[in-house]
Amino acid sequence: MCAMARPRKPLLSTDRIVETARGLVDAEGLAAVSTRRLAAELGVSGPSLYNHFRTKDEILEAVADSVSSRVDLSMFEDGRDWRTALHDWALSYRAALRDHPNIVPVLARGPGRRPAGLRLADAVYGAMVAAGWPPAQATSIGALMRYFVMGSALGSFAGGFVADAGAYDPADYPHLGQAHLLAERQEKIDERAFETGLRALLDGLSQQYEQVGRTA
Amino acid sequence: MCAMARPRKPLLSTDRIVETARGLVDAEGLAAVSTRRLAAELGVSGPSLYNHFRTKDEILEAVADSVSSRVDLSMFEDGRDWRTALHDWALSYRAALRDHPNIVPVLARGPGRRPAGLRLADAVYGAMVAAGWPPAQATSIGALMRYFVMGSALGSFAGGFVADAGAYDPADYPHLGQAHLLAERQEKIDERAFETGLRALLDGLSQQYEQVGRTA
DNA sequence: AATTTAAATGTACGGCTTTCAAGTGAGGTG
DNA sequence: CACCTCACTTGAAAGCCGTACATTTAAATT
Repeated sequence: MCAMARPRKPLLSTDRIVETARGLVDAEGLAAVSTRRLAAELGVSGPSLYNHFRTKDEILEAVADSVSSRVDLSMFEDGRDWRTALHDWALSYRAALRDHPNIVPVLARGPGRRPAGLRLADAVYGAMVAAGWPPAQATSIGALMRYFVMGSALGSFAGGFVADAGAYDPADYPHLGQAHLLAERQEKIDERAFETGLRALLDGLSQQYEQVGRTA
Repeated sequence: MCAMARPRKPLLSTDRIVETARGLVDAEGLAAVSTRRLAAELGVSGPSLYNHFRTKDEILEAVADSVSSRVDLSMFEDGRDWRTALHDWALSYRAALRDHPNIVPVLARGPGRRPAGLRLADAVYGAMVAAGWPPAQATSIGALMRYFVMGSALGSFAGGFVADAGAYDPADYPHLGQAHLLAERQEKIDERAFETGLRALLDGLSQQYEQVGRTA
């Protein structure tokens, strides 16, 4: 008796599930997302989710895509030069991942069939080709930018170190005497490293671009 | 009765566990490593592992560290110039991860307290400082190289695409007409992108190095 | 009105990590 | 030698997990 049946208004919607899942991932990490826990957060019983998604992984993919979709791609539309477009895009890309770092491992599995991820790849590739890069190089640029941004978002470099002085014995690690300070200034250090790397990457690509132009 | 007792020679050792776990991760992926499965592979019963490691995660960390320890660091010892040393190191680093791609997500969580990971960070930082880079820049270089190598190893860029033609509707993704070809030539494409990015990175850093030298 | 479909549920299965007491041999101490 | 204390493995079990399934009821469709 009294088994809850179909309600007058659906309790769940794919959007509500994705939003709640994203909130849970952001607040407590990927590991905290179990179907039962997510369902509880939605005021619903575990298996109910399977009326809207075929598998838990599909939910996480949807969350990942919803993050991808927040990356700004407008800089590729007008005829801005490729270098500044790439720069601005990288900043927007990284910012999106930094806002939701816990979902990055899912994102890192590749664009797959996620529409927003594919739009991303499409936009970059198209813009580089339009700017005069040979197709193969344009592909490489899309890939290597992805490497760099994903790598920078996947795990903090500075945050990987332990905060207490004396954690790193000078006998074992002669140059890590100040490494315990990294953990404190984590964000600043990661951001500076990202900016340094991005600039180096773009400088280097500019050099290659000039060479390509000369031989063509 | 007949409960197996302490054997004449220990059936398990931390080394044997780590080696078997690494084999399992390489052959069947992270998801295939369950305590029971790993124990079975070792000819032993599940909970026995807990006599040698406090948690499953500790086992995976040990596997990750054993991979880190295979990265060549010898190029930082003699006085080779920082650029070629960095280049060779990046290749060795990437090669190590490519040999054991399935453990990369664990590695990517940061050096933490893993000794081999820390030796890595120590060597790069020390070499850059010795080459004349200011300490803050040396830190950035260690971080950004990590971003790039990890990102490139974490998930194939090309492999993220689907192999069948017609998978990407030109109406949705105007520039991905050939994208289904990426999956076939995955390795080549990823390798070329890595090389292009590495060269750009080093070219860009060389430019910055000259500027640092001039102002000093 | 009859039928199909949608949405939520309770139950259950098999797997997971980890804890625990119990059993037994190894190795050191008297 | 007897004795004790560990070291090592074990089976059982607790408490999670993802998900398949049949069931119930309301909405949607015919």
